[in-house]
Amino acid sequence: MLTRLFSDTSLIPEVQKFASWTDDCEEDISDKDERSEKSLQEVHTEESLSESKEDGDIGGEDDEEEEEEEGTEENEGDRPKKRGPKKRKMTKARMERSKVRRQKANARERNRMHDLNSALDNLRKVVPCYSKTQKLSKIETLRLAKNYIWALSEILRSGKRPDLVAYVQTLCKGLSQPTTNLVAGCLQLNSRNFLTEQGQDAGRYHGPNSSFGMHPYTYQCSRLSGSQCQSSSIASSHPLRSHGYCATYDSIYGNTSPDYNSSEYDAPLSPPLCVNGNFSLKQDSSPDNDKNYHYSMHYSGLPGSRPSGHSLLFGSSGMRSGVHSENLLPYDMHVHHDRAPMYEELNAFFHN
DNA sequence: TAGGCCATCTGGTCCT
DNA sequence: AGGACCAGATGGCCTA
Repeated sequence: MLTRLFSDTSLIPEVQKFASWTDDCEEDISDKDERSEKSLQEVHTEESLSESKEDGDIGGEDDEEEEEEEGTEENEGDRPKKRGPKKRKMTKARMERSKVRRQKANARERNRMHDLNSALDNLRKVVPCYSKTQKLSKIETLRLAKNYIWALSEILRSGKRPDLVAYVQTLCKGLSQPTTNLVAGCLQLNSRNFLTEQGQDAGRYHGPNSSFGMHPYTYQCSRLSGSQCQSSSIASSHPLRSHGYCATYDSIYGNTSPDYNSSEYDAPLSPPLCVNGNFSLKQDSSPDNDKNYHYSMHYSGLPGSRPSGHSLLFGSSGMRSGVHSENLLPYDMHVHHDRAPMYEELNAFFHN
């Protein structure tokens, strides 16, 4: 449904991705219904067996007891009648039946919670910070999702790119400190930098097209490997590096990785963001790998141009040169030659 | 060990 | 009556 809503909006691929995810979820839920029904059927068959057994053996006994109850009531005719439903004796059979009902209800409740959890898992995959190995908590997932929707709405509304710092700040509103660090880390932003930048506006470029204060960013993005993103830059000193988090920002401006839909990527529904996979420990950091696996995003209106003044190396090259990540913004100047046409299109859009 | 998070059970309420 | 939904209780697991 949302896909249709955004279909004519050539605005932001990520928004469309998000919309299509919600559609996927609708399908997912109907799939789940079938599965839940199946698992419930197992309970049902067990229960119907026990119930039919009960009806056959104990049921008769139960009827007898009901008659017995009525009989006793007739005998107490002169006593004032109690209002409300008659309290029936808890016979063995009734206890059994109530136990079965309870088991059924428990099974339903379990299924319901499982559905809820898998919906949350799906949500985790599309918010800007996803890891199979260390999941965001439920509450943090919901908060982040809310912020994410808000941020996307803002982008849609303004039709312009936000400043990365503002974007991360929006995403992290109301999140716990660990999650904030996580998201910032995912976005390759040093959390301390972005938190202390509040109000300082450090390192921003307020260009004529700027809605939040634009920065002629160039963004380095490494290829995702398995469930983890590739190691580089800030990640080397980031405590979250080992958790395999991947994150999102530049997907708003284009898919920087060719493998988002491949089975290698463990979050196929994730927004096509690879703000650089920081956290892989597997990746061989040979120069060849650098060459092959670095995908970068050019955020400047001038493709290939180097941002003046505050261009900062924040890729593996920065790492090699031993620059401490805390003093850097996570942007690099690499532009993958294959991607250049796409960047031009995107830049054209954002500078219309 | 305390605190956070989670799964599960349970009883209550509302709706069909 | 039965199912969906909800919230409280409880116990397990993990981490700082």
